[in-house]
Amino acid sequence: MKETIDRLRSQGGRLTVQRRLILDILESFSGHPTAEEIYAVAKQKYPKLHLSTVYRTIRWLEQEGRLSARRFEEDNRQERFDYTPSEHHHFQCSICKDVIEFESPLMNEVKKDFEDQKDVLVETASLILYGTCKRCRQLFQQEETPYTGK
Amino acid sequence: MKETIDRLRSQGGRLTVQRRLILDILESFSGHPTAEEIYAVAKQKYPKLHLSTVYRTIRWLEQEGRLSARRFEEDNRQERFDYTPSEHHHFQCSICKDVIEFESPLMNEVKKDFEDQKDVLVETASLILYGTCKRCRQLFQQEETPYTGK
DNA sequence: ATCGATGCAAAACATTTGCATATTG
DNA sequence: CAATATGCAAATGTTTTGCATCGAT
Repeated sequence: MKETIDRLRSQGGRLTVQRRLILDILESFSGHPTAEEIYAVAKQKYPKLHLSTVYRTIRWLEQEGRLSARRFEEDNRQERFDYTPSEHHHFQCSICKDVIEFESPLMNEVKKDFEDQKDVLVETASLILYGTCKRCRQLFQQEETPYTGK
Repeated sequence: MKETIDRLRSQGGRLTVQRRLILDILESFSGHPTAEEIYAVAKQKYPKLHLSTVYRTIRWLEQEGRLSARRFEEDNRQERFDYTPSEHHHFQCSICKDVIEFESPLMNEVKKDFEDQKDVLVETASLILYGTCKRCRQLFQQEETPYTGK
């Protein structure tokens, strides 16, 4: 956090109350909030905050490489923001819409494989797996076997 | 194509002039057009076509599983549509924005790996690699070595 | 004091929807 | 003929922008 602030400041950015607040929220938020979600939380602590400031802060962080935008299947109208620094991937359950983050060493093989095949340079990878999570699968199986009372 | 039409028709859909035209365009389009791009081409052959019809046709095909929507880094405001039937992945060059489609048997390993690890069921995977394509890398390297005249 | 950031309102943009009319099967 | 798709216009929802003012360095 301190590190992020220092780095951003050295880039010429100014550390306003609003930005500090939004950074705090991103830091503590588990999952991938939308701009509106960040705004809703931030507004409680700083009521005169405007949604456009949230967007501007997000775009600033994005440019600095501190955050990335994603769209999941669900409600793909709104962007969701991912503040996690290291490369990772996502799984989204098509039923409950929950997202699981994961790392995959195998993905490096996939990248290398493609690089060799097409003579390109791969810098980043964005992978989203879709399927059914453990809980939803179990619930679904129960429904599939209707209760007969016998 | 015929197959697609038959299947769509058996699902209760009606084969209008507009739909046939849009299907034709999707069939012949290389790459991943936006709704506006499809509309622009289609309108030439059928001037009274409306953009909303393009969207409705797209959503219909999407529901029938004949097409899927994607967003690439570049201009992620607009959806792009992918009419290719089999599962495949994408690479986008961050410089020229060109997209290469590819298949990767290794991705099955990635999926299986994750399934076992988290006890979930993976149905589909959406992978986009970002990097620099061969041509752009070569152009870039030339610029990096400035011409001195000596 | 200067330059960048904010709040506000309005614009921009992609996509969707209600409804009367036209077309398909 | 009945049901479904279309064109049009208007609405929706998200993100961006211009501008006057404010605040950080």
